[in-house]
Amino acid sequence: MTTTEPITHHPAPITPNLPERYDPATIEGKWRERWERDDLYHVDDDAPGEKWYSLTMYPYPSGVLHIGHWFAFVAPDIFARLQRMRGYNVLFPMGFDAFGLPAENAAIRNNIHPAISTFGNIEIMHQQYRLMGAMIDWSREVITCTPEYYRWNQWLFLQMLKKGLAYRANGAVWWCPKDQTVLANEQVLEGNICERCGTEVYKRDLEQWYFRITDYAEELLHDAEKLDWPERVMTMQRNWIGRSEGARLRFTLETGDVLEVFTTRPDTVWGATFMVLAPEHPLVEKITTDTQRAEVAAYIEQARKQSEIERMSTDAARQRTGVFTGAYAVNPVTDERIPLWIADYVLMGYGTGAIMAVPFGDQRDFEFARAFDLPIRVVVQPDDLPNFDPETMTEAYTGPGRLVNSGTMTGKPMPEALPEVIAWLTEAGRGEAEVNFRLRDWLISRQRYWGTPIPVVYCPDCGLVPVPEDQLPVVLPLDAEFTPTGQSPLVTHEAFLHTTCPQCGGAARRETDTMDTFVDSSWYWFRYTSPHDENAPFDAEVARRWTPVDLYCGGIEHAILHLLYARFFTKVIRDLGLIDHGEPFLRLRNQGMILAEEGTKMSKSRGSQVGPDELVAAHGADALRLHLMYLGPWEQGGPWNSRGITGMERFIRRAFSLVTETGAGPFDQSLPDAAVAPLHRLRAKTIERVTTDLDEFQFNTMVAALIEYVNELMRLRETEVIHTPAWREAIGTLVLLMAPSTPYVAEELWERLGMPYSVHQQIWPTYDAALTRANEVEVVVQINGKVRDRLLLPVDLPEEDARARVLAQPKIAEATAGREPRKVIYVPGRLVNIVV
RNA sequence: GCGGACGUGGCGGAAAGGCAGACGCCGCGGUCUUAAAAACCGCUGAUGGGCAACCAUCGUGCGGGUUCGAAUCCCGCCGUCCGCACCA
Repeated sequence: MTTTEPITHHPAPITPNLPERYDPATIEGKWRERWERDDLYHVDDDAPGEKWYSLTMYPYPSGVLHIGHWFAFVAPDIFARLQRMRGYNVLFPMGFDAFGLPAENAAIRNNIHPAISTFGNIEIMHQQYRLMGAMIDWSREVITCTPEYYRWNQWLFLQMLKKGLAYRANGAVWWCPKDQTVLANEQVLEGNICERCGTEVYKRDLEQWYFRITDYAEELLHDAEKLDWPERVMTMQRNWIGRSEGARLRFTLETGDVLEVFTTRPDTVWGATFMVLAPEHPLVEKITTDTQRAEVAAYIEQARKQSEIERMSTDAARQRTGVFTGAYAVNPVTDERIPLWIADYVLMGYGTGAIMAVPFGDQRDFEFARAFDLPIRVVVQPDDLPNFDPETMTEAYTGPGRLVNSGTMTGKPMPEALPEVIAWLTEAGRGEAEVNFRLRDWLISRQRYWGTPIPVVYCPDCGLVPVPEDQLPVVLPLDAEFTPTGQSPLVTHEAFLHTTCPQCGGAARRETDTMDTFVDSSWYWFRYTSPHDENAPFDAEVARRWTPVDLYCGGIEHAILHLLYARFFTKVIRDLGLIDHGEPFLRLRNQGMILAEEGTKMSKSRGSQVGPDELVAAHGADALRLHLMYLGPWEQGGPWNSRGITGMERFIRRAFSLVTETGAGPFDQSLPDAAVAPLHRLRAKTIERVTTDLDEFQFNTMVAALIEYVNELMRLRETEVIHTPAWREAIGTLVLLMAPSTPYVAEELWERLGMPYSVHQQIWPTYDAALTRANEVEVVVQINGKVRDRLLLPVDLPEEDARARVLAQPKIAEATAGREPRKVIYVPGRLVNIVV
């Protein structure tokens, strides 16, 4: 059990004649209280300074914060504090993603109503964020399971319904038998596994609500290029959207039906010797001949089961299976009669669910043709290769070459002449150019309780009727039976279910499905800008000032789902006229994952989860913040280790005694410039290092720079510079540089220096760039690339002089042994390399 | 199978063509103490040599290359992790 009590502060024991010891519990308790009393982190829309919107992915309130939450949050907190000290008006809000399966499943497990457990968890998590010293303005908190928030989910849904962006459709959808609900494509993991509970899911035919995200496919793909996002996230989004250029071609069947296919290689249509339909294709039933019917039915049955049994291995997938339907189509360019097969390697969910099979140019079609002895026709021949022979080919050819056996197009070079071929096919009425996407529309209905009710009503007379906007919110009743049964729990809540039709006033039924939780998180950052607005999801004028988000931090696990949906919503909200931009997050940074000490994933069940509260009690929040940042590169993550934290405690103690023991002065000594120059230079270089490291999100080296600064100051402490004004400046700088990372002790030290409250409202230190360059520098002398000597040389010494100085060194003279250097390489301020 | 990232002391890591191992942890030695803790100081990649300050050689997964000079760039392997995986 973790403690959630605020750390109480005892008066520090005063030991006479001994320097005062650093006592985190006292310091942190004192300042936490003071900051809250003063509302130090209150964000004012109209405060001076350029705006900076730093957003961190809000957590699920399904438990308490573990060390991973701290790791994820401390870095953006440090950065937000830096931006504030740089003079930006910084918005750094926090809230809770409170609807959805994690909270609901936990509630069912513990037999507590999700509303109770959710708000209970939120209360605990509030205390934990306070402990961390996070720079959060809690007056802007957003909790998505409150009617004040989700009524705007409903409002946005109604706007999308009006624009045709929300629609109901029947189709094969993923069903999770454990969670008893449908899932979006994005929530189904490899091996047909439910993203939430790990159960194997399968397809069911159901009528569901969708958002037409595919309308924005092209824009989602292209706008991404302007963003400062990690390359791998961009790649994942690009792959998920899956844009392919090609053509839609029409084949006429002997039954008279027209079968459309999508292909990226319309130039190979002369080589289409058969066609394949997905087993679920709606035409299969109609075209299958009586003699083939039994065999086709058996295959479809087997294919349907396949998603329920263990996923096929790669090898097994290569075993091409399929069945002839008995039907034939006509190849539109050769007029040949070609057979129609069904096979599971053709997916209903991509393209048209049917393909023209060109065994010459597609490896899967090739394997299928070999397996079932179907004809292969050569249609491309490169000039510099021997002629292909269908009898002896071992794999499909996908490279460049000239079209052969291709009617009037024979001789055209590929892929250069592809547009010409498509133009010719279009002219001939065989099809037209098409861009196809892998992206499917977003299925948003869920047959679960803990979510936003979908605001529509079904009237026996008027049909589907949207709930009028002035009747929002449609409130989720708290007294419903929420254990999953496979139909939406709200069906059993009579008072909710039965209503009157907003149009005719007659008896009607409410929609009982709720919305996917990802709807909540698709626009929540807008709500932070005016969280209490009662007339709109957000005040458009205020939102225009704060958004888009300048920096978004969170886990890589949201690379597709949340980030794609959020981008889609932003474009929809733009098209509703509320904002002007179409991309929500200009800069994205992903933290790595903190693993358990053994290097495995932290898990509650194995007890390898590390709780931050005990660590704070033992070492202080400042030390824990530093330690997390010092573990390694933030964007990489790594195993937790509990030992290193003592090093951070030592560092803070050293800084503490350095400041308290030398910060009071007197600073009346004036020394020659040369005596204080090293101190000035040290200060300037440290500011430079800390600032650039923070800008590059290299928190581990930023901490190292702070430690080195203190180590150097400890050395200089023994010299007379400690009584110069420069020392006072250097000590003040130390406290300012520590402020973002160790907010508590920095505030304490700032006060002890007699400086005005608060250190967090000070200006980030600047430095004279000229000072970061020394006049004299130790230059390495190499002979044939090996270091043999080093000597102090002026930074800008001309090559001739450097060469003379170096060659005059006794060690070098000895090493070259009188041999005349063949070549001398001189890098001013760095090294001299003598090649003999 | 395809694509990407990574591989450095006992450990976490630093070094983005120029002194490999910054900084921290661990460990060892010392100061202070009756003692311990804390604190402070010093040492701490390997091998060999020297009483010693030090010197030499090797060393960034393996093999090659480019360069005066490579952890860093290029090519080929090996390994780890991640993403995608019948996308027509």
